[in-house]
Order: sequence, then structure tokens, then C-alpha cells
Amino acid sequence: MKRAKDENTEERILEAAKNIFQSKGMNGARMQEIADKAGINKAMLHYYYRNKQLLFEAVFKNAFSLLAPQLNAVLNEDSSIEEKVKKFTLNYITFIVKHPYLPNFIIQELNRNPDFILQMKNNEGFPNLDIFKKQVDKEVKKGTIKPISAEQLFIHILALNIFPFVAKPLIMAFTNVDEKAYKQLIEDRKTEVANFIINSIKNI
Amino acid sequence: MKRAKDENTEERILEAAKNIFQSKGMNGARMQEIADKAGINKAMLHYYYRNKQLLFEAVFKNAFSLLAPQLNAVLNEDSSIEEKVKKFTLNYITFIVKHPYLPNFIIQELNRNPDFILQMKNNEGFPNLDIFKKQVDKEVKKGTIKPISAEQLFIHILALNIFPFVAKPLIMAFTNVDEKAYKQLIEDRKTEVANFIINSIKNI
DNA sequence: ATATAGTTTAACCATTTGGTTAATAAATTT
DNA sequence: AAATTTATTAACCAAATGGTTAAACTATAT
Repeated sequence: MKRAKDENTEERILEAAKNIFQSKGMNGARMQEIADKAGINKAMLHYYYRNKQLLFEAVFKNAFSLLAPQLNAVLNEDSSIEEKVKKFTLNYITFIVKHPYLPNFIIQELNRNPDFILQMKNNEGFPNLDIFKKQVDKEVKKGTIKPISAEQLFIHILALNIFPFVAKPLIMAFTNVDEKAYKQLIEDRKTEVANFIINSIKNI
Repeated sequence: MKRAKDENTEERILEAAKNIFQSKGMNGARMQEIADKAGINKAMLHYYYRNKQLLFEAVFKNAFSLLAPQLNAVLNEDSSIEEKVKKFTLNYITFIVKHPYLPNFIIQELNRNPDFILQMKNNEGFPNLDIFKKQVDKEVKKGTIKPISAEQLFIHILALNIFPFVAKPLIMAFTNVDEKAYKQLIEDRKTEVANFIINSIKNI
């Protein structure tokens, strides 16, 4: 058996596919374009990944497995809701700034094929709200935070953190800012969002 | 000149195109499928709209012109920030429940082609934040609401209202709810979101 | 009623696109 | 070093797809 050269090729294909799929989506991506970007023959794509769908799925799972731990890490950590919100917001925005296509890619493709997430759900490490739910209920009962459903709070957190990336062109147009000012807006949100949330739920 | 029959056809094409484009996107949509859904020959699409791109743009502009007034109406209305937040949240969620594909369609296609929004910007009635900005600054100065940038507040509002629709499959998976429970979550957000925002910014 | 302009269709066309194949080159095993 | 397995390529293929065309049909005007 030989490795080295082939692993390299397989890796380069995946990298190129990631690039093309994440910016153009499954339907917009062209196998030829992926091959070109990887600097190899189109037949190689099929040699390593059989067909477009499987290549796409490899990219998608890869992307998803990058996002999920970010959620889990904070959700199940041993700290107060307030700390979690702060940490998550900072971590997540920092992370996505480095992978700006990720959220949009995942959301777009999940909407195209909702069954897809069922496969992800079976994966070890798929985000689970159980611990977070118990914690929210406990803190509400204790009076640390105002009454709120854990699900709704979770959606609030996701929305405030992810939406600005997904809707970047819309936001830039509405708020009338250029690329630089947009980046600053995002930068500010690393603390802004956490404060906004905590402000709303914290009992004084 | 004759009308009636042709207006009808043109209208039916647009309606069919809306359907297909909004659920499959520009790249996923097929001209044949649109023709089939409209119950006419494929050549008619070109007769009335010249080509796929122009048909798509007709649909897109149509969709966008549905969303924009929703924003404007509330933004420039003569009422307090608190009232605006309440009204907007209720109106917007109610509206999107009736057009669930809209936000995702617009966001997806704007990401595919960000220049597209420049054309929209020239349109009369493109959402403008000036009045809202002045109002936020005034209320902050007056002390009705806590210090916050109008832009950030606006992004918060959009995010909390729109994201749950855009990320529906993701949210359903994470919170582990079925279609019915998801609908209930959304229903609850008609007041939940407004309260959450006001809670955070209102000075007591 | 006849000419004219607008509407609709079936058949066709060129290009794109995902995918295959057969032959070649490069490693690896024996 | 010969045989065998693995990697890679160029050429090819069939289906799909956006778009066109020429002819037929329908309504309106003269």
C-alpha cells in the first residue's frame, strides 16, 4: 500500500471542494471547477469520492463537525448562564470571522435538504440542550435570571450571533456601511451581544 | 391591443417562477419546471421574460418589495422605540409565517450575488435608518432606553425576528422539536422577542 | 372577410455537465 | 526485475438544460 501522494490528492480535492461548495452551494458548484482548483483531472474527483453528492456530503459533514463542538463546548461547560453567554458570544464570533462562509453554507444546504440533519443527529457530539435546559430552569427558580424558556433563550443566542454573518449583504445595505465598518460592527458584537442578552435576563 | 389572456399568462408565469425560485434558488430552479407549474410551454417563459436571469430578477424584486415596506412602515412610524419593537415583532413574524420562504430566498440570493442589492437601494422605499437612528439617540439621551447604537439595536431586532425562519431545520434539530412544536415556538416569539429586547434596553 | 399583430406550441439546437472508460504511469509486492 | 496494484489522464458519452425558430392559432383592426 502507498500513501503520501494519494492522501495529499484526496486532501487537496476536499479542500478545493470545500472552497467551491461553500461559496456556490451544491447547485452552483461545478465538478470541473473543483478539479481545476485542486489542480487535477476531473476523473480523480470520482476516483476518490465516487460522485458529486458524496463529495458534497464529505464537505458538509466536515463543516458541520467544525461548528457543533463550538456549541457543545460552551453549552455543557460548568459555569453560570451569564458566563456561558459571554464566552459563547466571544468564541463564536471570533470563530466565524475566520470561517465566514460556514453558517450560510450550512443553513442554505439544510434548507435545500432538511433530511440531511437527521444523519448529523446520529453523530456523537451532536449539540444537546439537556444540560443547558436544566441549568436555565435552575437559575430561573433560584432567581439569578428572569423567567425564560431555555429553548427561546438558545434561539436568541444563536440568532444574535449567527444572523449578522448570514445576512451580511442585507445588513450592509440597510445600515449603509462599507466592508470596514461592517467588520467593526461585528467586532463590537463580541461583547455587545452578550451584554444585550445578559441585560435582558439578569435579575438585579 | 388585447389583454386579459396574456396578462393572465404573464401572471401565472411569475407565480410559478416565484414558487420554484423561492424554494430551489436560482441555481436549483429549472425553466422546464417553472413552465410545467405554470401549465404552459417553455418558450412562453422566454417570450414574456426573455431569459432565466430576467425572470429571476422579476421574482426577486417582487419578493424584496414585499419585505421592504414591512421594515419601513415601523421604522419611520411616529411612536416610541418600545412600541416600535413590539409592533414590528408582531407584524413581521405574522407576515413571515405567511411567506416562510421569503427571508431565506432573499438572503441566499443576496449572498450569491451581493451586487444585487445595489439595484434595490436605488428603489424608492428602500429601508432607511435615518429617522430610527435619530430616535434612538434621542431616547438614549432622554434616558428612556439604555445607551445603545441604533445600528446594533436594528441588527438585534432583525436577527431575533428573522433568524428562526432562516435556520428552521437547524433549530428544529437542536431543540429537538417537531413541526407542531416549532410552530408554537414561533408563535410564542411574537411577544417573547419584543419583551426580550425591551427588557434589555429599557431604563427603569 | 381579410389583413395584421399578438400568443402559443412542437421541434430543434448548442452547450454544459456529471460521469465513464480505456490506456498510461507510478508505486508496491513478490 | 517481473507482476500487480494503485493513481492519473485524455477522450469520450449521455442526459440535462437554457434558449431558439418556424409554424399554427387567436384575437383585433381595417
